[in-house]
Amino acid sequence: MEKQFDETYIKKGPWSAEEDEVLINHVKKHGSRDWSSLRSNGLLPRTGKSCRLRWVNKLRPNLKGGCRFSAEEERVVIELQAALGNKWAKIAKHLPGRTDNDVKNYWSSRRKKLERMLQQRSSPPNTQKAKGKTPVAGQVPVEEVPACSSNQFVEDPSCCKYFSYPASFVGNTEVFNLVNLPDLAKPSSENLEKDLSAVEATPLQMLPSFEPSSEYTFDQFLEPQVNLSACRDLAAEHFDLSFLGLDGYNTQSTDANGFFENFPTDMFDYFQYSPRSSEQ
DNA sequence: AATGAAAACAACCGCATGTAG
DNA sequence: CCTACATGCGGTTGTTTTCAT
Repeated sequence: MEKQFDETYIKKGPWSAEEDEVLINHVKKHGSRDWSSLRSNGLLPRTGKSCRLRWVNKLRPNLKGGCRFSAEEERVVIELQAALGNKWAKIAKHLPGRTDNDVKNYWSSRRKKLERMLQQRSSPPNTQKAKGKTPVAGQVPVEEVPACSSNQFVEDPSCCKYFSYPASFVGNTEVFNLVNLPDLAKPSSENLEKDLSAVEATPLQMLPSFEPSSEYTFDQFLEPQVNLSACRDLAAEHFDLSFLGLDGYNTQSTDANGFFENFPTDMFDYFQYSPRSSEQ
């Protein structure tokens, strides 16, 4: 067989239609294996890895190319990621027509979106709107954070009414926001927008006792000042979380990302920035 | 219509694992 | 067993497309 290219040459970058055709023909003849022979036989100037990737991600039959993840697919990814972690290949096996790369890309986009939303919520509105000045995770200047009240958080027995989330995973900002659950109590479909627009997010400094780490539990975030199950029960009592599409929120041990990523992306669509009291 | 930001997509790299010789 | 090679996986980066202003 005559070589069609310099055997030291390795082509990278986008695949041409001709290359795809050669690859498809190879699979028809030999099956989806022996990827390296495409190069050693002089058929393609690509590495075996590159050939395999092209076949698996783009050329093999029954792929759902070019269509967005359905709500059901998103649900499956979210659930399986929570259960399995970043095992994209295993997750993809439960999604016909999707590849591990598809799942990985979807999750990456979702994660970036969440991070950006969190960052925006911990930044004042004028910063958010500054063109060309996208807030960078972990760079919330300390002086922009109003004096807070970690003591109040500790001492106020009503603190268990707060639904909190850690901002630390976007870069140890040492700031996290609290949303007062009673403000969101039982939003009806008619007044949902009105109720949620009244929510005030109060930036607070991290509890002195809190030590950021890659692994912690929601309990650790609140304990020992707050009984988590009481918090959850109270939340359920005052706040209908079903509109978030959740059966409940994860209170189990999780890593910093895992905690947040159990929430659907669109949950933040229901929240909007409210001016801090000092800005009103 | 132009522009910048965000989202989606494609492909590479390094590393781990499996396997044949 | 050891080694070399093939394969598969997950992380990352670069490019293209879509969306919003």
